[in-house]
Amino acid sequence: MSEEHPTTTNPSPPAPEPPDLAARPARGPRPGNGADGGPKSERTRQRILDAAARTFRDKGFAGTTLNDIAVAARLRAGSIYYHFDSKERLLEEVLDIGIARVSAAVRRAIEALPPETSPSDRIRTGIEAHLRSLLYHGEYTSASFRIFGQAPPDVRTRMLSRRRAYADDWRRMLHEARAAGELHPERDLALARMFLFGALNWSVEWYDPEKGSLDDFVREAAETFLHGISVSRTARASGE
Amino acid sequence: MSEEHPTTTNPSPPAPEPPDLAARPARGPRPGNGADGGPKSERTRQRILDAAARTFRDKGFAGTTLNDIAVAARLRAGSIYYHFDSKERLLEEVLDIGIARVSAAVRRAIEALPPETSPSDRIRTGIEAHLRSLLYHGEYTSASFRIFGQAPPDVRTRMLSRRRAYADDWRRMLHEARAAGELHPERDLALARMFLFGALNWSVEWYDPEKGSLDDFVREAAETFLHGISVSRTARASGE
DNA sequence: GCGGAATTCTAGCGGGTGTTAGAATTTTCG
DNA sequence: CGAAAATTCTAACACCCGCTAGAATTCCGC
Repeated sequence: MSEEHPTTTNPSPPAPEPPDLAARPARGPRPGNGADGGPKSERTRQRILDAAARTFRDKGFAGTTLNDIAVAARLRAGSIYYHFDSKERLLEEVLDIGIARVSAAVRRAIEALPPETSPSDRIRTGIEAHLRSLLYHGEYTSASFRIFGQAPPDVRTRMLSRRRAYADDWRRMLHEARAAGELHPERDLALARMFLFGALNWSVEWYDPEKGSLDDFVREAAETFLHGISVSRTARASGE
Repeated sequence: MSEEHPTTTNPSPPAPEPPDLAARPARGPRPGNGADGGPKSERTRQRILDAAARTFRDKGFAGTTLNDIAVAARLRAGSIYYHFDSKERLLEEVLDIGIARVSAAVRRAIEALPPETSPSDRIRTGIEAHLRSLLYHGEYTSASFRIFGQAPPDVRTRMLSRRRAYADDWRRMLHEARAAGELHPERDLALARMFLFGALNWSVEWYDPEKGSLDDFVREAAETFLHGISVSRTARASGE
């Protein structure tokens, strides 16, 4: 079903490496402008990307029309192809930017902490940074997590390495916290990490900024994940 | 965009009440068969529903073609319309069945507990039942949670009452546990409930039944939600 | 096995899709 | 200014979508 799409007129595309987000479209030669890339067209490209992120987030990938994006970006559908090779590529770049932003936000927040910060306080900070970048002006970030599951298989696999890198950051943080004796030794950290991602990313579907401050919200999220909802730890062996 | 769909040939359809899942298609008169509904055609209807649930789950609503469903159900796309009024209605019924099954599974599991069971053990059981119905043969249940966000607005609003009813079950359980003094008094239970749903439902995207037993998995999920990952509760006022 | 109802299929309509070629326009800069 | 390059638009192509009418077929009680 997907193999009958005629491959676009690409003369030599057998490069299996990830485009790495720095690859420009480079459809035609650059302007005489000495620096790197035409600054005039770059803004249109950004407008298209912004429109795509919002529309993808709101209507899903298959549910979004190139015309939807074009209207939101104030041009015609055909013009998009001057800046992007295909709808899939557009999606890919939106997803890529989203993950990169969350990842960078979390990393930056943690590196800004004083070196003596405890591992579990690092986790707390990471949770808060992740949520903030998701919920505050997070058109790319929320799109990235909301529609990742709808992406075509090849896009998804190409995106996997980036996601894995971000997951690794969290894996590391959790294991350091356990090594410091701050986490319960019986908890499965791989599972806990997935639960955490699910809980946090799902918030883009229901969080309402008008119903309480974002600060309280992110703090509460971190607290709930670290300590749970129970008042004590006595009821451990309830199973049998 | 949605108001230009010509209403199907329904003689008297101005009934705004929810179809309630018991409403049969009743396109033509029933067979002479005395009982309720032709048992022969009912199986085809089921095949279509099963195929729709799987396909919707895998490819999303907009990404699913009626032909995709028809192929999976071993008939032609046009024949679907003998059993269902539209693609939207098909989606609606899949979503409906999914929520109903999870809801019923959780309720059944909790009612099977001995009456003296503590509120937090009820929560534990609820979490485990929710996860089981999601992950074990959960074509409808997982579809229901995965594609709810992609449903057309009118379908989504019509579905909201059912979801609210299920959420109420959880709200009740959590508040009873707090009233019994088993939950930390400072936790925001509304937020906690949303975190819980996010964490649990996200598992359909990554859970791999070959990497450990389902029993261990659901137990670990409940434990993590109730007690968190931290080893102690000392670092409470870390914020300021 | 006949006859009528129940079910499925065929064929197509009207419209919208992603995508492209080439003309028209705007920008850039000597 | 004027020419060349960069950008956008127009118009269309080929295809697939959800959906429907009516013919063809299957089912089932008599």
